[in-house]
Amino acid sequence: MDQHISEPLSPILDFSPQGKRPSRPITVEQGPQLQLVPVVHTAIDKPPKKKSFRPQAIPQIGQAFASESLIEDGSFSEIPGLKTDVQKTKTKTRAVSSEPMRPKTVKLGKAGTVSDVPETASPVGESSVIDLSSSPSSREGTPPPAKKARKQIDSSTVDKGKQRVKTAVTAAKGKKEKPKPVTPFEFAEQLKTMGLAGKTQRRVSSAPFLEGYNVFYTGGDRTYASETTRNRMEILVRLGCNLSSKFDQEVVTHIITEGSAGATLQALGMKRMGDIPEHIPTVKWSWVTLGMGSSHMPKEDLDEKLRNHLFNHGAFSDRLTAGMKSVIPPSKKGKNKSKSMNEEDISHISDFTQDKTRISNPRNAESHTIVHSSPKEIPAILPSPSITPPRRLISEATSSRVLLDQDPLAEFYERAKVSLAEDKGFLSAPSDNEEIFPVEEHPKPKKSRWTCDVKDKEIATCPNQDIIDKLSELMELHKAKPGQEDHWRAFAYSKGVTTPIRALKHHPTRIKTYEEARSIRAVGDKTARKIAEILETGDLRRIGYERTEDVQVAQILQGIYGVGRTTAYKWYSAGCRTLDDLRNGVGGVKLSSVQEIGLQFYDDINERMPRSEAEAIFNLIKPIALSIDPNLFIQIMGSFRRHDNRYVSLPTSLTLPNIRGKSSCGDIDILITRPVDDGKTHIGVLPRLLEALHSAGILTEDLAIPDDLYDLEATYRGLCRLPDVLNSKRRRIDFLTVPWKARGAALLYYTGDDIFNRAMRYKAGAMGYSLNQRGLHAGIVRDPQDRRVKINEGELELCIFFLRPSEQLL
DNA sequence: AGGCAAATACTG
DNA sequence: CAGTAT
DNA sequence: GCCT
Repeated sequence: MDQHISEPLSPILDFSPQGKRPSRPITVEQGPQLQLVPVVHTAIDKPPKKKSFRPQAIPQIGQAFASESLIEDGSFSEIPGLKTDVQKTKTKTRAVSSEPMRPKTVKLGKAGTVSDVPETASPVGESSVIDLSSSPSSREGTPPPAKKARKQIDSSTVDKGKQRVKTAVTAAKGKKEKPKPVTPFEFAEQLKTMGLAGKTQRRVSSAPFLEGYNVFYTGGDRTYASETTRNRMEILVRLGCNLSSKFDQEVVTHIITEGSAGATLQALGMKRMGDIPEHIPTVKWSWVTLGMGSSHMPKEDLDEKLRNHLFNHGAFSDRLTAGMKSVIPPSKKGKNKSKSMNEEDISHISDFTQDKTRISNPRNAESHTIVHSSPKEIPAILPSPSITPPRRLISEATSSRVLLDQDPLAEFYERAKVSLAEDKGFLSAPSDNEEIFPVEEHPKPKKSRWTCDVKDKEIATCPNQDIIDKLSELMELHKAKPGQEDHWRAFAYSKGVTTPIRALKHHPTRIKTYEEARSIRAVGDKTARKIAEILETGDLRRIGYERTEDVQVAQILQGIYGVGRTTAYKWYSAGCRTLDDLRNGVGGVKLSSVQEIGLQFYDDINERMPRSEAEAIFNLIKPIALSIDPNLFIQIMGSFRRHDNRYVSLPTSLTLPNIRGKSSCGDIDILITRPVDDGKTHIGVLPRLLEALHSAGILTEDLAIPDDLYDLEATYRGLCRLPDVLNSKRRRIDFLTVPWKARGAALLYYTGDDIFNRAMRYKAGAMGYSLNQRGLHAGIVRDPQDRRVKINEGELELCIFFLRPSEQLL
């Protein structure tokens, strides 16, 4: 097994941009794996792909050699001239195809249009069943001195600051005992008059970035300044701001509150939120800590950052963008990137305007999106999908040569799935209505447990669908909002290990009462009350309450590939409300090139595609890839990505026999690797493939090109479409290349649903391993001070499919 | 009160 | 480095 | 927002 094959790479693989890649010897691995014996070897991991890092990384073992076998037999040291190439390929060309891969800018009249954002819903009167505690809209029923903020304080800059503050307080009072109760007003006055005299010894760790700000702070209690409040007031003063003891809208520039809406208004001496001048932002304490955490940057930058994050720390949803209006002056609009578009673009543009429903109401559109996307549009040109897997394109070559990859692999995740299901006490179907594409080479008969059949039925017949719909809707709103609280709130609905939505999907009977709902493991008091309300009224008022204009707009904007919460809110505060606003440069917003593409193909990208279309596209790609190198292992992976949590009931009639139900895919993930037993690798295939696919009209736009195309491990993201099909839509597509040995881990990693992955990692972690797309690693040592820091990358790698079943983790 | 997935890569 | 994506 |  230690044989070294010193033959040049096949010409096929030899095409560095510069023309030739030095040939180099490569050892072959074989044998060991056939015995399924655990193989332990030194790390083969490449160093992190840090551009800055790469050059000098791994002196001896040129990562080029990630060629596993090399390292595995420990003979790399003898291999001459290792370092050479690959490094330099870094300078590779970004554009793969002869023709420009970048699209010619967007700027089209009316494509998707966010027509009208529904009027802001009016807040509910009383709090009945509705739980009004939402974050930016933080209606904490009672004004608990935000422990959240407190926590942040403690953890960031802050330990110091805190201590300091304490001394300050005592000093100010001239005694060490507990200060006697004072009102916030009194305390602020005190600070003002006495200042921080005395404690100047220690300079503040944070720069006084609040200089020039006039801040009014309230912890929510007007009558008693808690320790927290006092501390914070001290900090505010230290940060250089002018602390106002009472609210004067002529003077105050920022309101910082941890109190409820009511308490805050009281402290301000106002009646309604609307009474607060629009130019005064009302934020939570976390906004201050954000600044403290960034005190290293120049005052100007920090100022901007603080402005940009006002919404992120807004205390009340109605005032999320207060004070931001001026940030991005609605400057010169119509800054048309009149780059102009070419004909091709125009033709595509015209056709994605149709479905405007989805635009004005993304959610709704969803349902019919799926319903309509029946495969009818897919002409017969395509190699007939699914049924009889179109000719085993995967080449006999591959399958015969790679006997070992058969069972171990397939069986592995088969087992993993089942094990997980048992583990969790429920059958885990892929988290959305997708199924992992079958591994063609070895269909497994016994995968009954988690096939989509089961799930289809469950979904179609779910007796609590209306509840799920409402909860999902609410979740989507939380998801679009900024801030941690909403994040976790949304997470709790469907992403956690045990969650209401997940549980409901599997609940066999119609829920009728609060108690019944409550009895479900993942359903807590809050959710149970919501369910009860839905049962009684058929509606959930909290939804209307959360669905404020900003959230709706944010939802729409975040639908653009490349736009997340921060950007969405930034644009919102710049005055953008619709996709057209973006196109028109309202507020002077600028889109990145990726965002331009995301905008141009907004509808396409957000739409799921029928599984058959994914297969059709893959079936076009595979032969092209194999023509570049017949020994490639190319495989489509199941995917479930971003916009996939749709819990839509579908007409069963759509369940076409050979399409495996109504299953659809959010994107196409293609894994490429190559057996190394003949001494060659897939290096170099990717760029050629990309070019070929561009030429074939399959790939249309690039979203992200790997830094190093000539890497054993690279990821490409882009858009593709069925060529020669009139008006075929753009679909998201990713190509992943991985070292041969990592294919198992990669397949697992990318095909598993979220729950599955989490469980795997959980187990791996518990056992002191780390699982990522590259493999299973042992010996990860983390900095005890900061779990995020890895001190030691781990010396060993166990390649999972070299393990005997009994040694596999799951 | 604290955790909830973690790791990695690309863009600007 | 922040933001986004997977 | 749920669980421990």
